Amino acid sequence: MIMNRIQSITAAGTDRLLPSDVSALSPFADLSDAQIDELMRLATVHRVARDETFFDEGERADNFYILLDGFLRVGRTTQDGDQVIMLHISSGQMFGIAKAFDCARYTMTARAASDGVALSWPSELWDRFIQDYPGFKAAARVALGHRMKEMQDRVVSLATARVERRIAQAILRLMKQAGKATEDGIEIDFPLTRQDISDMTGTTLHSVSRCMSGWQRRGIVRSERRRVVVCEPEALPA
Amino acid sequence: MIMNRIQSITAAGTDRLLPSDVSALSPFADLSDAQIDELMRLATVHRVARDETFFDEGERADNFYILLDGFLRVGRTTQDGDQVIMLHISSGQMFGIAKAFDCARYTMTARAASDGVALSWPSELWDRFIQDYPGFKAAARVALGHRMKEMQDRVVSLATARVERRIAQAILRLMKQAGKATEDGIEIDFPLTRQDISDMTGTTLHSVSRCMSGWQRRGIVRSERRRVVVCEPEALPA
DNA sequence: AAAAAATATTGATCTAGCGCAAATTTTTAC
DNA sequence: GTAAAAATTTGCGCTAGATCAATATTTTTT
Repeated sequence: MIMNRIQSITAAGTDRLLPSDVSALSPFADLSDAQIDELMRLATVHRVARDETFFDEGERADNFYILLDGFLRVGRTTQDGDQVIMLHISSGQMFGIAKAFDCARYTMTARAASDGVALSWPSELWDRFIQDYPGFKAAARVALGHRMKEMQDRVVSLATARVERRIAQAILRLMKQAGKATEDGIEIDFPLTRQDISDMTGTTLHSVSRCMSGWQRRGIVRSERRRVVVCEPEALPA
Repeated sequence: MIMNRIQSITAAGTDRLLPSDVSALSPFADLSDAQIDELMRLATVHRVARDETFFDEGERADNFYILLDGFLRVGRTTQDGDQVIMLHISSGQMFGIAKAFDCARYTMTARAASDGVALSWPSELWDRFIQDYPGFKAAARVALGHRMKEMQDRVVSLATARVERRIAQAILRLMKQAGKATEDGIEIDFPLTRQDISDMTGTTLHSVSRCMSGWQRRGIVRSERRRVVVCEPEALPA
C-alpha cells in the first residue's frame, strides 16, 4: 500500500519520494515514470505535524499543493476570532489551488488535522502542468467540484437545519471522507474535538457534547477524547 | 450602451444579436468580430421572464450559459421544501458551468430574478471554447473565483453571525453586485422580497421584516414592496 | 369592480440552544 | 511525580429568534 509507504517515509523523515509512492494518486495518473520524476524534481516536500499550517488566509498564493498523506482542515477566522472550518482535504487531493480561480491570495488557512506529507510547486507552473498532464487537469476539476459541492452542502445545512442535524451531517460527511473500518464501526481517521465539530457546524462545543453524549447513550456513536467512531450511520438524524 | 441595446432587444423579442451587443462583456474580450459571429451562430438565445428557470438542480448539464441582461438567483430546495438562495449572477457572467468542475448535472436551480436574456451553448463545446478563446477561459476562472468567494462568505456569515448582521451582509453584497445609484441611495436593481432575503440568510421573512422596518425607521434603508434602497451603507450593522 | 393572491407588518408566545459556571478526565509539561 | 493545560460533561437560566396569528396593503385575476 502506498499509504503505508508514505507513512513510513513520514516517520523516517527521508526527503526522497519514489514514483511508486505517488503513481496511484489521481493527479499522477497516466504519467510515465519519467514524467513523474520530472514533477518530483520540481516539487518541495512538506512534512507537517498536527496543527501546523501550510499557508494562511491572506498570504500570497505562491504555491499549490497535493496532499500525499494525512488530513487537512481548511477554514477561516473572523475578525472577532470565530473559527470556521470550511472543508477537509484527504490524501491525493489538491489544495491551495487559488490559481485555478484566478486568485492572487489564499482565501483560507490550511492546517494539518493529523501529521501529514504534501508536495508543493510554484504557482507559475500551474498552467503548464494543466496543459501537459491530463491527470493533473482532471484532478484539478475534481478538486474544484468536490469543494463546490462541499460548500453548497454546508450552506444548505447551515441555512436550514437545526443543530443536531447539522452535527449529524458533518459527521457523516467526515465519515465518508476519512472513515476507517474498525470492529466498533467506522472511525474518523484523525483527531477531532468537540470544538472542531462546532467550528464546522456553527454551534458551540457544549451543544456538540450534548448531542454526542445522547448518541453514545443510544449506541449510535462511540467517542472519547478526540476520537469519533460511528457505529450506526443510519441512526444519525441527518 | 450595450445594456440598453440588449434591453431593447429583450423588449422587441428579436432573435438576432450583433457582435457589438456583447463585445464589451468579458467572455468576449479579445475576440475578433468574426470569432464573435461564429460564437453567436452556435449560441441559443434565451429570453426569460421573472421567475422562469434556466435549468433545475439534478438536470443533465447539457448547456452552459452567459447572462447578457438581467439578474439570476441560483439556489437549491431541500427535501422538506426549504428554499436556499446560494448566489446571484449579474450580466456578463457565466453560469451553469458544471463542465468546469467535472459535474454531469446541475447542482442548483437558476431562476431569473428579473426579465433577462442569456446565451447558451452545448456543453460539448466547453473545452473547445476554453482552448480557443482566452477571454472565455479567463471569464470561467473569474466565475469560479467569484462563486467560491461568495459561498465562503456565506458559510462564514451563516456560521458565525446573528440574524441582523447576516441580513445586513446579504444586502450589502447585493448592493455591490446589483446596485444602481438613485437620489435616495443605492437601489438593488431587481425585485427582492423579504422572503427572498430570508432564503439567502437562513432566517424567516418575519425577522427580515422586523430588521428592515427598524433600519427604515433609522433612515438606513428605504424599502417598499419588492424594492430595496440602501441610503446609508455604513450604518448597516455588517 | 370584486375577489383572490402576493407581500408586508406587527404582536404575542414559546423554545432551541447559547452563555456561563463548575466538575471531571486525560494529556502534556516541568 | 506533580502541576498545568487541554478536552469533555452536565446543569441552569436567559434570550434571540422561530412560530403562530391577525391585519393591512398592493397587485393580479376574473
